Amino acid sequence: MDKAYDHKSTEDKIYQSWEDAKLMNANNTSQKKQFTIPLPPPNVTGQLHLGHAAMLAIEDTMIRYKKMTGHEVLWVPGTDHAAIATENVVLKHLGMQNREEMSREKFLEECKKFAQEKHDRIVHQIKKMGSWLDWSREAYTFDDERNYAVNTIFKMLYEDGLIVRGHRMINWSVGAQSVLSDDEVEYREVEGGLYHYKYFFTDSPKEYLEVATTRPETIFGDTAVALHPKDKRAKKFVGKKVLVPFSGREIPVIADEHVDLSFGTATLKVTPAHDPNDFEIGERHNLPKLQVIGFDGTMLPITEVPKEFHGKTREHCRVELTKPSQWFVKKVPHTHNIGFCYRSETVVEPMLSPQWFVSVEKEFTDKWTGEKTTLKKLTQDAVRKGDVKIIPERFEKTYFQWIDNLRDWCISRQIWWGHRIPVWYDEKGTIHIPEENIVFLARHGESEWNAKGIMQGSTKEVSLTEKGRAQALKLAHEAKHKKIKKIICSNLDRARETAEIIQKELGIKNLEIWPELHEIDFGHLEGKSIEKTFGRTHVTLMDKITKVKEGTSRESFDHLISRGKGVLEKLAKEKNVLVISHGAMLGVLFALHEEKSGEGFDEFCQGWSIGNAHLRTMRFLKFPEGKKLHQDPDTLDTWFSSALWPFSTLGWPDTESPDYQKFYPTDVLETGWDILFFWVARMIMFGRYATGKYPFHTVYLHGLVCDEKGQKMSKSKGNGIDPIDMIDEFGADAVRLSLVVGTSPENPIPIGKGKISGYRNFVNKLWNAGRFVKMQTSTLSTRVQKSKNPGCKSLADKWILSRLARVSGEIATYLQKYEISAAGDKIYHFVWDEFCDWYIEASKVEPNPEFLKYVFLEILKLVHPLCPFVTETLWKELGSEGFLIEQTVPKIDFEDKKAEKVFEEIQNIVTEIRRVRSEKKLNPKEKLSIQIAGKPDSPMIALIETLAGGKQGSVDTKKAVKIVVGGFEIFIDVPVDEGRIEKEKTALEAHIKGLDARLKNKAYIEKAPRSLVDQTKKELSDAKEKLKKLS
RNA sequence: GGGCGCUUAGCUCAGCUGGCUAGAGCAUCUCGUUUACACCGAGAGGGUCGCGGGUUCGAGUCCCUCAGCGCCCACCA
Repeated sequence: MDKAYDHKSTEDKIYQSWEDAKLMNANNTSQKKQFTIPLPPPNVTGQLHLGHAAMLAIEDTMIRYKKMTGHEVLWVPGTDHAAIATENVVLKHLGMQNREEMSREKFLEECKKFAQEKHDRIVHQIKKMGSWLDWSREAYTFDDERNYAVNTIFKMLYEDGLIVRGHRMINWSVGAQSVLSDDEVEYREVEGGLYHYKYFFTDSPKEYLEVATTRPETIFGDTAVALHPKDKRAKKFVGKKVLVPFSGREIPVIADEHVDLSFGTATLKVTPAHDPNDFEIGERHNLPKLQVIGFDGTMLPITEVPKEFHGKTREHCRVELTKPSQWFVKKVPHTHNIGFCYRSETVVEPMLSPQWFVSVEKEFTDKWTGEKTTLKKLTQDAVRKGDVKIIPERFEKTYFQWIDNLRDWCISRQIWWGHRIPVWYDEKGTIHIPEENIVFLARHGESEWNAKGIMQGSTKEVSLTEKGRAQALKLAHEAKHKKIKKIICSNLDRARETAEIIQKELGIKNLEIWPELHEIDFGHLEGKSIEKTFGRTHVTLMDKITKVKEGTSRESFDHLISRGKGVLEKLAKEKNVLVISHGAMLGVLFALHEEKSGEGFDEFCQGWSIGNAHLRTMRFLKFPEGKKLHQDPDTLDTWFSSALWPFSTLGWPDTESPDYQKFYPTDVLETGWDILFFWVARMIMFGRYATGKYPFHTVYLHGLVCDEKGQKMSKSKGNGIDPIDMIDEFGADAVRLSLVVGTSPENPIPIGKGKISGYRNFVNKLWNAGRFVKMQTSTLSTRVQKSKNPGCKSLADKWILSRLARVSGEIATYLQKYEISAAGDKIYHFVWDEFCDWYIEASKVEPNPEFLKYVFLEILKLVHPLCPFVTETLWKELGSEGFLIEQTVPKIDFEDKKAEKVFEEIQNIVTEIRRVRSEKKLNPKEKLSIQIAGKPDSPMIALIETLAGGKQGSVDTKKAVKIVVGGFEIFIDVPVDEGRIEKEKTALEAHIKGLDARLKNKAYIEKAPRSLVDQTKKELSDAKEKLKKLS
C-alpha cells in the first residue's frame, strides 16, 4: 500500500468492476422493498457542471445507503434532448443564422449527431463521479419509448379536453424563432426610455392626446387610445377619434379601468396584438388585433405600416421614430423589466399566434377517483394533502405561489429538434390523433457465410458464428427492458438461431416463424463471394438486385415490394414484438414504411451491416381510411417530455410492465430548486393525471453551487470550477464529500479547492488508517475475512465499540431524514477524532488486531455511501470478499456507558497533560513524571503514560503542576505556574456563580424540568469539587 | 408591488421542537521528521450570535420593529 492514497490508479478500475459485476442492475422481481430515484437527466448540450456533480453525489449517497439497508434500489439514468437549448447550440455550431438554411431532415441529423457526442461525454463524466446507476435502463427523453409515452399522454389530454389549440397572446422569442411558455421568459431590469407621442384628434387637428410608450415600434399596431373612466378628460374625449402617428390611421379613444392614472401621461395606447394587457382591453372593447411585427422581428409589409419601415428591424424602427417629428415629443429615461428568452438571451415579443396549450383550470373527470377536478388542483393537492413532501419545507410556499399564478401552459414550439406534435390534419383541417404501435426489429447475428463474405439470400442452412451468437446476446441485453412478449423471425436458420438465443435469454415464451420475413432471394448469386462477384465488398441492395436480373431470379423486385408491404400490414397489428429478419429485407421494410422510393429507396436500405447489432423500432399509426393527412409541423416544449420522466422510464404507458409495477411510484426526486417549476411541478401534474399516483413522495432540493465565498459561479467572474478537473486533482470521493458535507438544502453549496483538498485529506486519513490496520493484521495466522466481532478485550475496545454503535445509530437517523450533511459530518469526526486520534493510538498500548480490523471494516461500510471509491479499495486491500455495497450498514447492539465515561476521563487527563507540556514548551520526547491520585487502574495508567508521554512515579506534589479531571488529581513534575491555576480558577468560579444564581432562582426550580434542575445541581457540585481540589 | 430566505470567530458555515461556560472546517500562532498518515500530530488564540424591543425562570434559538444582503413571483404602458 502506498503511503498516500492515489485515486487515479483506483477509481476508474473500481467503477469498471461494479459495472462488470452487473450489480447496478435492479431486479424487478425482487421481494425487497424498492427504493427508486429517477436521475434528473442532464441536457445533451453540454458537459457535467458542479450542479450535476452535487446532484450525483447526493443521490448516489441516498441510493447506496438504501441498498445497504436491504432495499431493491433503482436509480434510472438518462439524458435530456433539451429542445431549444440544443437547437440553439447546433445552429451556432454549424454557423447558421436560422434553421431554414437546411432541410428539416438534414438539420435533425445534425442535432442527433451532436447530441450523441455530448451524450457520450456526459455519461463518461457521470461515471467518474462513482454513480451507482442502472445503465441497463438508460433512457433518453427523445428516444422511441419516450416518444411513445409523449404521444400517449398527449392523446389522453386531448381527449379529456385538456390540450387545446388556441389563438392567444404568447411569448415569442425572436432568437429561438419559437413560442415560449411563461416560465421560460426571464425578466431583467433594463434602462430604457418612455417615449411620448402626440395623437391628434380627427375633428380638431391642433388638439392631441400625449401618449407614453416604451415600445414606439408598436405604434402602428395601435387600435385605440385609452383613458381611465375617472380621468377628467374621459368625458370630453372618449368616443372621439385620434390619428395614429406616422400612419394617419383613425382609432377610437376609449375608457378602461386598466389605465393607471399615476403613470406617465395616464393615456394608454392599446396594441392588442403585441401586449398581453392591451389584448385584454381589446377583448373588452372588441378592438381589432393588428399584428405589425413579424415573427422574425421585423416590421410586416402591410398597409398599416408605412412603406419605409417594411422589413426593418424593431431597433431600426425605434431609432427612426424617435427622430424629431410633428408627433414625437420627448424621451424620458425609464427603467423597466423586459422579458428575455432563457435560452437564446434575446428579447421576447408578446405576439398573437395559434398554439397548443395545456389547460390547467379546465374541469375534467379524474379517471382515478371519478371526481371533477382540474390539473391545477391535482398539482396543488400533492403538497397540500401531504402526498408529496418538499425538503426544505419553505419551498412548499414557493410551490403554492407558483401554482396559484399558474396559467395555461403553451406547449407548442416552432423549433425542429423535439417531439413532433402527434396531430395530423386532413384537407378540411380536422384534427386526427392516431393510435400507435411500436415494433422492435433487429438483424440476425453474424453467420458463417457473413464471416466469409458469401451471399446467402434465402439459403436456409447457414448457422451463426461465435460472434453471431454474441451479437444475439447483445440484442437480448438491449431488449431486456422493452417489454417484449413475442419474437417473430424468418424461417432461415441464422434468424431462427438468433431469435432462439434471445428467447432463451429473456425467457420469452412465444416464438413465431414468418416465412415471408426471409431474405431476398438472390437466385444464382447465392453461395457466391460478394467480392468476386462485384469486385468490391460494399454493395447496395440495388446493386444486388440489378445483378440478379442478369441471371435467373426467383424473386422479382415487384414481388419483393408486395411481400414487404404484406409484412408491414401484418406487423401493424402486432404489439410488444421483436422481429428478427435479414439485412436487405429489413432495409426494404424500413424504406417501404418511410415511403421511400427511387434513389432514396436504396440509400435508405443501408445501415444494416452485420456489425450493427442494435434494436431498431418501427412505428405504426392507425389513421382513418382514405384520408390524406399532414402532421403539425411544430414540436413540443422540452419540459413536456421531461414531465413524464419518472414513469416514462419505467415502462409507462404499459402499466403492467414489471418495472412499473415494482418501482413506480418512485421515492425521491432530488434536483436543484431552480427547476422546481419547470420540471418538478409538471412531473407532479402529469404523473398524477396519467398514473393516478404522485410520481414521488419526497422532493429534495439542493441549493445552487457557488464558490467558497458564496459568490455565484460565472464565466465572467472567472470563478467557475470544472468538476472533472477537481476529480483529476483530488479524486471523486473528495469532490463528493465537499458537495455533500457542510451543506444544507436551505442554502447554496459553497465549494472550492480549499474545501475539496480538505476532504481529500480525510480520504487520505482513512486510507492510512486502513494501512495501519493492514500492518497490524497481516501477520495474523488466521486472516479475518468477514467483518465479524471477535470480542472486546481492553477498555479502549469497549469504548470504541460503544461509540461505533451509537454513531451508526445516529447516522442512520440522519440518513433516514435525508440529512446527509449531518451524517457526513458525524462520520468525518468519528473517523478522524475518535477512531484515528484515540482508538488507533490506544490500540498500540493493548493491541487486539482482529477487533481493530472488525471495527475498521464496519467503519468502511458506514462511510461507503459517501465515499465509495476509497472504501472499496480498502475493503479489497484488507482481503474482504465481494463488494462493499453488498454488505449491510452496521447495526451494532452494544453499549458500555461505563467504558465510555472512563475513556473520556482518560482523554481529558491526557489532553490536560499535553496542554501543560505545550505551555511549558517541552520537547514531546521528554517523558514527564506524573502522579495520579484517585485510584486509577493499571490499564488506565498505561494508556495515560503512552498517550501523554509520561511515567507514573512519585512527584513532589507541592512543587508540581496539578490538574483536576473528574475524580482524579494529577500531579506533573514541572514547575508550578500560578497564573495558569488562577486563570482556571477564575473561570470555574464564574461558572459556579452562574449555576448558583440559577439554582437560587425559585422560578427556575419550580418551572424548569426536573431533570434539568438535577443536572444543574450535579454540575454545580462537580465544579465546586474541582475548585476545592485545585486550591 | 407580493412573497421567501439570510445576517453566529478573519473566511465559509453547523447550531432540530428555547436549557451553551456558543461549535466545525479553513486560515492564524506555538511546538514536533514518535515506525498509519506532514494530504500529519500536539496545543493555543479568536465571537457582547446585525440593531432595538418583547415573551420567558431561561433566547443564538420564539414574537415584533428597523437596517443590510440574497432570491423567487408579478409586471404600470
